[in-house]
Amino acid sequence: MKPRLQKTDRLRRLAQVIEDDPFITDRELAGVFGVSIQTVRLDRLELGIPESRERTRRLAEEATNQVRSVETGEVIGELIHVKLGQEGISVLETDKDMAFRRTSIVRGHHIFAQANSLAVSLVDAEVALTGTAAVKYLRPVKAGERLVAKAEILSRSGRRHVVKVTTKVGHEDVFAGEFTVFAVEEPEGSVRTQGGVLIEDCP
Amino acid sequence: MKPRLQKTDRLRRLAQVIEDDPFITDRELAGVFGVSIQTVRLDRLELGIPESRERTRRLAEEATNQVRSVETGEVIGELIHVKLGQEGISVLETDKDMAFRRTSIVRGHHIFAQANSLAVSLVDAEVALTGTAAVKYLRPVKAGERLVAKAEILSRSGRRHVVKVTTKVGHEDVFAGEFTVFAVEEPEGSVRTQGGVLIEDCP
DNA sequence: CTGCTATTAAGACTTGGTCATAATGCTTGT
DNA sequence: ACAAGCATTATGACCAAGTCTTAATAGCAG
Repeated sequence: MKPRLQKTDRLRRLAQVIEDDPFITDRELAGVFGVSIQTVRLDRLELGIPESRERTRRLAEEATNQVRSVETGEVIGELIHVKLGQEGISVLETDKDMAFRRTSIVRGHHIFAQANSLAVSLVDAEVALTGTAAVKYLRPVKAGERLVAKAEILSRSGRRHVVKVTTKVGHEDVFAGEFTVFAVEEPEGSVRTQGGVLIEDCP
Repeated sequence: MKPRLQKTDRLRRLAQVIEDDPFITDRELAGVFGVSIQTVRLDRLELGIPESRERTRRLAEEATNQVRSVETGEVIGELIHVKLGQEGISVLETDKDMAFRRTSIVRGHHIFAQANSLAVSLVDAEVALTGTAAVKYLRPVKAGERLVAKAEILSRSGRRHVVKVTTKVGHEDVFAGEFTVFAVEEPEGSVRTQGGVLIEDCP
């Protein structure tokens, strides 16, 4: 039963080698293991590993589906008008890196991010954190469209601010949301991760 | 000199189409522009655009170079388990680029983005879009904490999926949200941006 | 009419495979 | 010893999506 041992071992390592270098061809693999191309193909078949072009294609697909995070800057979009504690407007130019490749429809979290960061920046406090959010996506946004978000503070009780944000493309509403944002004072260096920031929401 | 105009125009658009969908083959391109495959090849030659397999390979190459950036969090979480149409888990390592500098508290939209993109990826459809979201931030997340988001599809009626997502750091819940996500089929080439995607939410 | 460009076509070759059908071994149970 | 089995290799036909080369055709401009 020596060949059998050799085989299972080879299968294991084959999978590993392919994982390490998904671009490798059967011909190269045959060289690596000192077996024929056909053997490599049978092995792949057994392991359910697709051909190299297919592997490559999948990698590429993943790549283009990879979701780029929102900007890491302080604010998403450009604040073009802010009345602290009252209202504000921000503008975000969308591009296709923010969108699904297939459809060019901008991913929801970018729109959320703009609205959220606008809401937060309206609150007049050292630090403000989002407590809850209830949002609606009213119409898909295509890459390239210019998002104009307007926010106003609807009410305030203590630290709790209710902020309404509506986002438009031209004259059309594309997004609306209500955020509760909490002002937080920092007790200088201490951390208070716990308990400070949570509240009810709609059911 | 009419044909020349037609040609330069085609070249321009060809480059665009390929950029939009790098996976497209010459045969398909020939169909798109109503010319022969050979013409498409000559055009590519003229534009210095490589064949589709090469384009795919390059994308994949980039992807594998960006594996590092997955670790540095340029991506909204890593899908570590997905049962399409049922449930899924994603992990996001937070870092200080995602946080307010003053407090090291991760900005809400990053947490939202992870949850949102997980919810969307669960839906078994060509394209899925978020319709509404109602979310709670239960506890601030500090930069460096590892966010584990679990999602499950609670219900489905037609295209409408209700997805519940809860995100934890260790054993602690830090975020919870309910998303309604809409599956969208594409009617082959047409775009239907309008109207397809909007609904009620909680008050 | 001749020459130019754009386009299409045709043929041979390449890569990296699939799929089906053998032909060899080598070992192992009876 | 011998048939049965598995692993391996070989062979040939086929495919997709290209390459590169060499025409042939169409339409127009000087």
